[in-house]
Amino acid sequence: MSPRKVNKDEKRREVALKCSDLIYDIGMKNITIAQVAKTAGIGKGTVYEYFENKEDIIFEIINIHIENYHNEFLKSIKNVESTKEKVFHFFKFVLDDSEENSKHFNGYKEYLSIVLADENSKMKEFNCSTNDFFKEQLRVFIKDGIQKGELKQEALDLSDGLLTYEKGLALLKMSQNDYDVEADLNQFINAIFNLIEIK
Amino acid sequence: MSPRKVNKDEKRREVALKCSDLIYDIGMKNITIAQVAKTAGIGKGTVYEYFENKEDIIFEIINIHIENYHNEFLKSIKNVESTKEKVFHFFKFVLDDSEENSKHFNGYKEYLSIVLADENSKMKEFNCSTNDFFKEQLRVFIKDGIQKGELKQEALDLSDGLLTYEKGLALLKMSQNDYDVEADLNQFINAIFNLIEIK
DNA sequence: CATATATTGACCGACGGTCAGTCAATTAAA
DNA sequence: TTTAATTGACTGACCGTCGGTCAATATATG
Repeated sequence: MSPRKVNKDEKRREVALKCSDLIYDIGMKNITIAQVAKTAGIGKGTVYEYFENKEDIIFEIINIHIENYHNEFLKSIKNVESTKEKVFHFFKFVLDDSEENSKHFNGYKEYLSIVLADENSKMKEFNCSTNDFFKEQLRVFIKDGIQKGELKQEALDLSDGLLTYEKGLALLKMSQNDYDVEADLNQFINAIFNLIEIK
Repeated sequence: MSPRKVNKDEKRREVALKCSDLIYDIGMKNITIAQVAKTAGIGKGTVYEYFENKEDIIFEIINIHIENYHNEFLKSIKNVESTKEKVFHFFKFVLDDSEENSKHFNGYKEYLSIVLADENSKMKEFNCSTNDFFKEQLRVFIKDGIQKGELKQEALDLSDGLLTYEKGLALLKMSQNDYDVEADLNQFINAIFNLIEIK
């Protein structure tokens, strides 16, 4: 081993982070590898040392984001008591229009677009594991709620569907003009809880 | 005056139909305009006489499909009695794995991918109106069910959410390996109906 | 220890190939 | 003759590759 050895994973992450804003703003489709390279301060060829192709860049960005988001999420629900409130926390990603969250939501849109266009198995697998994480979280919420006597037993069967519903919200928000996420969400979740809560 | 005049809309539709199978099979990303032209039996330049760009082609295909699908849907529920069964008919598009339906589902995937990639206002508007159609249909179902004494009054508040849920199912099916649509759907819908049906 | 030589892999940008979209020329209907 | 319709050669943008450079380290030698 002679020349200095770079940590490939670390640098991959570093490059992805450096151009993430560019991607959030302009979108994958309008970005060029030349731009990415310039933004990251490296040569065009070097980009391909760390990424298989253009699409691989957004994959890294999403990976970083999800990792952070999982942690944030777990923290955010730590002190929350009611099941309903916990469920609303789960929907934060589609609901929150803060600049910070919009950036990530936009990134997710770019990512999804690519998953649908390319038949990328690695990405699909990643989706599975991410969804499994949240599916499990939701189940824990609901079970807790049932145990605490807040919710009826039948509530558990709705758990997985909530994740699916969240995906639907995300898709509608991404693919329609002025879609009112909050209205749809409030109506639906309130109606559901109205049915599963023990009064 | 007035030399030969082609019906632009008709020819646009004809060209789109001629290459729809190609697009279903290979996907928008892997198709070239040259291929499209050849398949439709016209010159490359002529394609641009009828379509603004590559993406515009899938838009036409989806338009045709949706128009047919609306009609099919209305027919299919004509003789259906129970609300639950009607609701399941609504989910046919995500559930049915017949070759015919898979083709259209695949087309919808290609279309969605492009809506997410380009910020295409015309397409977003189209989505709105399509969703409005089904949202209205669902509301009618549910209202009917309530009036017939099948369902509780609260069921109406769940109506819009069912459409959102369907979008989620579609997205999961498109973005995961071996996603079990039927399992998710059955569990969720049965649980919902368990809660809103009057016994 | 100091210096010369060898080796390695990070880094680069010129280049080839592909392809979307354009346009000047051509065809053909009225 | 006029004008709509059609066409494929052409252009320019951009992706991904490849041969080559260079700096850092290892090794050999005196």
